[in-house]
Amino acid sequence: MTKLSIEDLAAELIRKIEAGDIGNEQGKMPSERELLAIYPVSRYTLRQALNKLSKMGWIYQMQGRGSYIRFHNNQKPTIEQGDLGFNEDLTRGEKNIRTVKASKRLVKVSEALFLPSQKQFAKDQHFIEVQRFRTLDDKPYLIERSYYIPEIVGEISETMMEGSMFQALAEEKQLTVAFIDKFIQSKPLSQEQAAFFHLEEGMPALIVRDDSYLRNGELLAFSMIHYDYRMATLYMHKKLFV
Amino acid sequence: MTKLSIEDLAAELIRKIEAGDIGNEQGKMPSERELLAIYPVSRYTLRQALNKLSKMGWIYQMQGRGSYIRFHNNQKPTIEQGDLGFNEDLTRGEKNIRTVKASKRLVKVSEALFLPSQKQFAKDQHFIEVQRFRTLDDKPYLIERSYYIPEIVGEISETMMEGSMFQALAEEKQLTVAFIDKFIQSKPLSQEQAAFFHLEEGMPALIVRDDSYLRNGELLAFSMIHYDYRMATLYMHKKLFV
DNA sequence: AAGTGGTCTAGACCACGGG
DNA sequence: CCGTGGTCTAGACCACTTG
Repeated sequence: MTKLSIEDLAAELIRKIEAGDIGNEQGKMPSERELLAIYPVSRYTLRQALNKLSKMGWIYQMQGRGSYIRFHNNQKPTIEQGDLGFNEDLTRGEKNIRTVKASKRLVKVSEALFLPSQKQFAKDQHFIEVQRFRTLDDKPYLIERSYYIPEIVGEISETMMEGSMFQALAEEKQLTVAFIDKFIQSKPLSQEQAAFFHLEEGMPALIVRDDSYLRNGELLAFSMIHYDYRMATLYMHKKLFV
Repeated sequence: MTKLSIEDLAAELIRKIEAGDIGNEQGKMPSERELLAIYPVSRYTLRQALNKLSKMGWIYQMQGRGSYIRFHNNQKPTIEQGDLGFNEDLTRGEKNIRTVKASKRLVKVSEALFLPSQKQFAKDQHFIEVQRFRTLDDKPYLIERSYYIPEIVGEISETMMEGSMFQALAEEKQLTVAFIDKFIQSKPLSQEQAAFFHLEEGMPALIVRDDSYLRNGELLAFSMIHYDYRMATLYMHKKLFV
């Protein structure tokens, strides 16, 4: 129990909640005063950690009563393979996602099938277009089309295209995504898209459009993912009033 | 400029950003020290307000550089009528949503078409089922099916069913939603649903499933909304690392 | 009245970015 | 090096819930 930061404390509390090592039979957490007697942090640090937990949906806090664990007896929400956590939330567990087909090419602005909602580009701007067909547990799961800004990402190797692009960009090039604008829609599948999912043309797809930005506010990439509607559920916990 | 709270300060800053009354030509906000010289608050209060702005997507902050306004010259994201803000975010403006058809009845657990992801109910539990067909700018927009817990909401009047149910419940019965679990999917429309949208059976719908909870953690209602895929886009700003 | 979480202040030191 | 935002502490008072 040395040198607890907000992150550490939040992780520690989540660990205890998951293990059932904290809270009484009714799911009531120790009070803040009690927690402060356990963990050598200031109330500010504790409350930041608790706030993080409540934003993630692990607990809820009630003025005058205390903090309560959600899902203390019964299980966590039935998050299945294929479900997508939209906050850094209750979604856990490894996903067995693989890339079965990928292509990459340099395109001009005018050749992009869509553009980010904000940025204006010079006419001679180019993008690295990456298209990937990916499976979840060996079943067709998603089709992704992404455009990366070449001046920022540099070269994209074949190995990077196998797994998580953003994880690879973070590890290999210290390019960390700081915030994302997301647009969620549903549209009919084209014939080519439907073929990958073994569906018919015109059947639904769940579509997620992302514009990903670096810490310095620069656009890193923008993408569109079509999910097989039978396999994908986006999950979100929304805390109001904070 | 009297008695500024976090909420007040955040609102004030947003107002100034929208009016273009703050930030230099490059969209750089005054530094925290400078803002503290303007507003009579502690750094904690200021930073909570700034944090709120950055979670909403108004600004981004960069250690060592400063805070920057997004969309300072160009406009805000092209949020159109029908677009749904998923945080309390950049989405603004009035939506002209009307209920064109509504029905209400008391049903048993076994009659519900779906159930919340968590809660177990007694066999004799009843729900108030509300189904509403709603338009946006007089065009078919969504079909909503909600189940309210009668022991909590009491009576639901006809007038409540016209507008926002949660707003009515908050104003008339002091029932305030504190957090929501959301599940987003896409599925083919049934024939009846499709008819309302003037679409064909099997065409896509964007579906939002909500479980709404009160401050005390009690489930207030759960619902499912089918949106006309041509009109609905969910917008979300996601800030990482906080 | 007692105990809970919610808000706010004042101050310190740290980590990062850019001259 | 300086100025920036990021983290953390200690302490005070307020608002709400419950007995």
